[in-house]
Amino acid sequence: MTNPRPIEITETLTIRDMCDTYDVTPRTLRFYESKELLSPIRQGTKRLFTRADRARLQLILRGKRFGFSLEDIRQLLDMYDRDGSNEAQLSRTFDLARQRLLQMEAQRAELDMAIAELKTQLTEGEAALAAFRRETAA
Amino acid sequence: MTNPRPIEITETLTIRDMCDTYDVTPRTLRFYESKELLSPIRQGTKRLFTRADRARLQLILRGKRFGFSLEDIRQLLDMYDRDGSNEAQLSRTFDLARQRLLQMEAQRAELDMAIAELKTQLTEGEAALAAFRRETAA
DNA sequence: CGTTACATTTACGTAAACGTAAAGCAGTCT
DNA sequence: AGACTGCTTTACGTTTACGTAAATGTAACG
Repeated sequence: MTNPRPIEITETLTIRDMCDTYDVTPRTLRFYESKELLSPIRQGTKRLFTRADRARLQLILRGKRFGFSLEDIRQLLDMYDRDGSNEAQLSRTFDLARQRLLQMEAQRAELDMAIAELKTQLTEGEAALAAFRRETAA
Repeated sequence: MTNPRPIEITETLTIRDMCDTYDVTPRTLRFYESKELLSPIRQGTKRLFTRADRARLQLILRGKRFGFSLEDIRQLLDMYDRDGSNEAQLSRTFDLARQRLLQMEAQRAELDMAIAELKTQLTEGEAALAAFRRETAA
């Protein structure tokens, strides 16, 4: 019963641990690092992800769910790195979030309309197909 | 009172007419032609869009609203060109449409969750900011 | 004939989010 | 020692749906 990877001793995660934990690929983590969204410790050629990296990754993933671009996310993260508790910064962040919320709601409205239209088309088309079948069946 | 562009005589539309009618750019129409989604008559170097082109473009735009890729749309259009009234083809089309509808509904569910989450974050964050302001104000 | 107004072509650029190939090193198993 | 495994790097490729720039063409107006 050996423990080949003593994760809890180092307090850092390897790239593989990160992938398993957050369900992303190594490629993704390296990509985020290249985009300066993450900055894991480099031990020689390997990466060690700290608690901070994990927090940032969670924010990144959340931002993505909200549809922010990686560039938006990078700017937001940078803002917080420089001045996490500045009221003006916070206000700006909320403005961005509110804008994004409006976009998302607009997108939802469009999607609803498209769904409704597609449903209509389907219903009509299926009725026509059924009629066609009745004609042909005879 | 001259009629500079007797559209109705030719029964075809110029690229500009098409753009105005369907709110697309010339680039888009040429792009669709290059992708074999449209095939306007070529008079020398100019394009003349027939009734059929207009019908196809409407289908293209509708397909796009439904989130079909251009490649999907091209295949659907080709199917109909070859065999527009084949029952099997129609069935397959409806299958695709139903699949797409499921995707769209899933997408809407995700979007709804993201909207809800973002709203929560906003509300919480704004409350925190307000509290911060009350502290600082004193 | 000259200008104006479009039209066309080719070719390169864009954005997002990675994928993939090629090749090298480090540690481990045999 | 040699192989195997897994990690690393760099660099180029992919997809979608066009945008943009530059150079050229052509038709009609006056």
